[in-house]
Amino acid sequence: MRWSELESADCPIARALSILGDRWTLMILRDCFFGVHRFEAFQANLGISRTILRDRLAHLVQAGILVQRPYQDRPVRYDYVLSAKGKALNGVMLMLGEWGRTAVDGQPETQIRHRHQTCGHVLTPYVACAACREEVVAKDVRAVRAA
Amino acid sequence: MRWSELESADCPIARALSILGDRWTLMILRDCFFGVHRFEAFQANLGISRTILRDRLAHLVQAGILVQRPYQDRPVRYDYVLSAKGKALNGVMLMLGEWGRTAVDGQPETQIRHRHQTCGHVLTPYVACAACREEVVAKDVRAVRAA
DNA sequence: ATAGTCAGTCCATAAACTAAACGCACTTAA
DNA sequence: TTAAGTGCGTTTAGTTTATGGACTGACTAT
Repeated sequence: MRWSELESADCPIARALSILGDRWTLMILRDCFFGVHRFEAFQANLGISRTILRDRLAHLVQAGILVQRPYQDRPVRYDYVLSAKGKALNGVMLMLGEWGRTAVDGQPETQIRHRHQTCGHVLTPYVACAACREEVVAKDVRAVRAA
Repeated sequence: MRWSELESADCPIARALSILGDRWTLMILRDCFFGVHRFEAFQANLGISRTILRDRLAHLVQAGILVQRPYQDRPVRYDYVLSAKGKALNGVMLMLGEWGRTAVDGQPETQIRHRHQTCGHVLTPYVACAACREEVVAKDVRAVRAA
């Protein structure tokens, strides 16, 4: 199957992955959430090849996840910032980080975490249901076709 | 930079992506959450090449995310089921699906969603803070190094 | 015997990725 | 007025990874 065929799938996970599901895109977006905006900074941070970086940034701009913003004239230079659609990935990032922190071995002492500004605590994120506000665990959900 | 160097990063998102961050791994895991367990079923469902499927399944087993379970003798055949570490990805999957549903264009009518069994509603998942139980939005979190 | 099932391998081709050098439009320091 | 520096790319050539289809091997059902 061609990867590009996924974008028209009726599964929202498949459609999300048709944009995000390659080796570097989510790493680039992670950097965006950490405040990295410029081409050289992405390249130095990630060690990604410049060709691929160009390609991935272009895709993210085209998908409306990043927006190019001029930050100087003479010569005009653009950096890349998260759009609303990009910021909506915050929950995915938090849960991905939480899984990496708790499920993947590493050096726990040196790990990066988040602080929840509104309550002051180090953040331990979980997924909740908008209807009942309870935590959602795997065994309590069943796939259905939306009406 | 080689992709494999990421697994030792001090960022939990990077470590998570060193396992999950390629074109097919998360699609395979999505199928596992939907109850697909067998080699032929993954292959037929995803249209992935058999070589890659073998490789990805072996990686997921080695990472402790999937477990091989014999389901028949003569000849012995194994299928692949989520371990606790695999089930812990539920939150990532839900948020990925929610983003795909709301942010990526598609045919909304035919989309797959989830029902939250404990309250009976169609699930709209969000990320909450374990300390204050409030919804977590991008502007309220700051990265810190864990003590 | 013949066909079918299922997990997995083999192989040739095609696509994706990498690293390092180069281009271009400017700015700043000598 | 050269000379070096900055920043976002492009080009090129070589390596790595993915693909699709045929094939194997152990069995079962007819």
